[in-house]
Amino acid sequence: MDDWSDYLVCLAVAEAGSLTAAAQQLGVSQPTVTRRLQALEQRFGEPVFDRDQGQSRLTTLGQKVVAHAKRMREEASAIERAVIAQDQSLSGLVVVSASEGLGADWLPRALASFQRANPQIGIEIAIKNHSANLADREADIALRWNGPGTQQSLIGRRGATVGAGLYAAREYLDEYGRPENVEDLADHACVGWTVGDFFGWPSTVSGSAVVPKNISFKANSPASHLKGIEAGFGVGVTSHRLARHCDNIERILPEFTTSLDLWVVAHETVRKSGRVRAAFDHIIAQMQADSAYFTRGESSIL
Amino acid sequence: MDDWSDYLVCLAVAEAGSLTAAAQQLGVSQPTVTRRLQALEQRFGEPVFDRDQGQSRLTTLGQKVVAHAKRMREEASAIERAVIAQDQSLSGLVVVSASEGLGADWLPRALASFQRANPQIGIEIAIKNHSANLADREADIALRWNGPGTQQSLIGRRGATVGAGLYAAREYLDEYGRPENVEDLADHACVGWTVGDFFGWPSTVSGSAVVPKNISFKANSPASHLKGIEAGFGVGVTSHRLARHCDNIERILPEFTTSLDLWVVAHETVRKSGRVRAAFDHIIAQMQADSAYFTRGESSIL
DNA sequence: TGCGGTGAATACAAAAACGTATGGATGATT
DNA sequence: AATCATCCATACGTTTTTGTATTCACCGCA
Repeated sequence: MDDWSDYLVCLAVAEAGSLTAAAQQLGVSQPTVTRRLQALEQRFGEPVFDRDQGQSRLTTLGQKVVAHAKRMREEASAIERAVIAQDQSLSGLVVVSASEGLGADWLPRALASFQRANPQIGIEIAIKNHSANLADREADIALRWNGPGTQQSLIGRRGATVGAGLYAAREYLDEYGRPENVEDLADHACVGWTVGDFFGWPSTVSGSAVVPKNISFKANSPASHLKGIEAGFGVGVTSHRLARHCDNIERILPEFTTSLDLWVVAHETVRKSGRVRAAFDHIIAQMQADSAYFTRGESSIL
Repeated sequence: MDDWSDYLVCLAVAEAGSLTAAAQQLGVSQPTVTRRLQALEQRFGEPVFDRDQGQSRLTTLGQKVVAHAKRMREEASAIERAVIAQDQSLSGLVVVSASEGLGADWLPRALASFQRANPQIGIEIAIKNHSANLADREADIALRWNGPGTQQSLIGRRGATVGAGLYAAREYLDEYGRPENVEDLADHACVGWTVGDFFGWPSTVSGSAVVPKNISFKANSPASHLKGIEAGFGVGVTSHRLARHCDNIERILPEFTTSLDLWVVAHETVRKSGRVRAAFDHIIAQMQADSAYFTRGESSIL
């Protein structure tokens, strides 16, 4: 009768990449995963994983199993969400997902006051580089740089507008000169992104086209991107709130400003829950209260 | 880690109507079902079933759980089908679903020869009054009075055309007279159907409208419908193959004939399996070989 | 009102599953 | 080339889960 659970094990192994990793992800021991998989393969009479060479790769059959198991998990998560929505009490756990920067910086402080006001509600901050999958209940609430988007049954509210500008390290500017106007930018090295749609290098500033000479450094996270600017790789676009913490970088061409909207997103069913709704509303309120921090990087509130 | 299995238990209880019935349907003991449900409700912190009055009714939350669990089962069934499709060996079990009449009469004989030719393949005949849900793998192959229909991913072939005509009990005809022509039919009592779209009372015969005086008897299955005709309730439309077995009924107005197509349906994935495909093809072939039996009721082959 | 039947919860023994510890095999690293 | 690390399979003692048997509660029926 543990058929369905075996599918869950199978899915975990496929996603974790190894039986050992899947075991600790599931909260069971590695031999248990081994046995459950053996049971599954014995029931099927067909192997699900090829473990010829140490590493486990899915067989053709295994791929189908995993595909269906993923949908099973979505339904299972929907059940959990329904249970949470049912729960109107202001107690329990709320999982908030955010990217590195916000998760480590603003979010803990913002939620601390919430936790003091609602001691019965536990807070868990899940740092995810990718967007947390709210459908699979990786989190109850997610902070995102875009709205609910195409995904159905998600609700989102724009919480803050994060302002950004052009920055460069002081040493870099001392060596290569401070751009006086927009045209000068074309001669400078650019610090860019490998992935994601964070603050981008401006294509035009005040109507003039900007073509950076070269991209000297690329990062895949706001933190390392900022480190690249600090290290003097060149000029980059970063938020005022991050730049504020760096003493050795300097804003240039202050007439250039850009911004990105910060969204708070949750599943519509989960938001029916008393505690999730309370946390959601608190985050929104806190963001609005800290709007000066987000838009201009003013750290008076810290 | 048995979370998913608990949902299966919950679904079984909802569908079976009682913990005891669910237990034997799942192949476990009744206390196990009790405990699994308790575990589920403890995990939720909310009741799933109201068991105030002996009978178990779903709570609002329980209804949601069951709805999602049903979709989980569809995915789980899809996994099982994928495994069966993978299995190209001519051994294992094939479940064939049919309505009462065919399931008890023609089908066993038709599959007997198949079983002799393929001793490694076990045959199970599932008599279902409703159309077996092939998506949930209630059966591998189903005999139906209509094609695959709207359901996606089902494949069907028309196997036989079942002929039918107007019949009535000899005693009834002796008492109320044998209709000589179509117009006489309007004065006779009619044996009809409560549900389903089996052979219907003709609206027109040879161009003349037929309005039966009254419907004296309604049945919800071919067998009881025939019993109604045999009992002398009036004139009814039944298949020649069923009428052939009744000595005390008599065909009237032989110029009226109608027919219904008998389909053999299977899931496209399941049909990839060697044994299911073999059984499928055998049933089609046997139907075609027995076409005289289906269309005119000739029992030479019995 | 008493009685029989059905369905759900408890008690204890048996069985199954699990975890810790260990061994063997493969690939990476020094 | 040797060592180390990682990962999977096996062995054994323990925990957990399950099944059998029983009891309890409830509804229908006489």
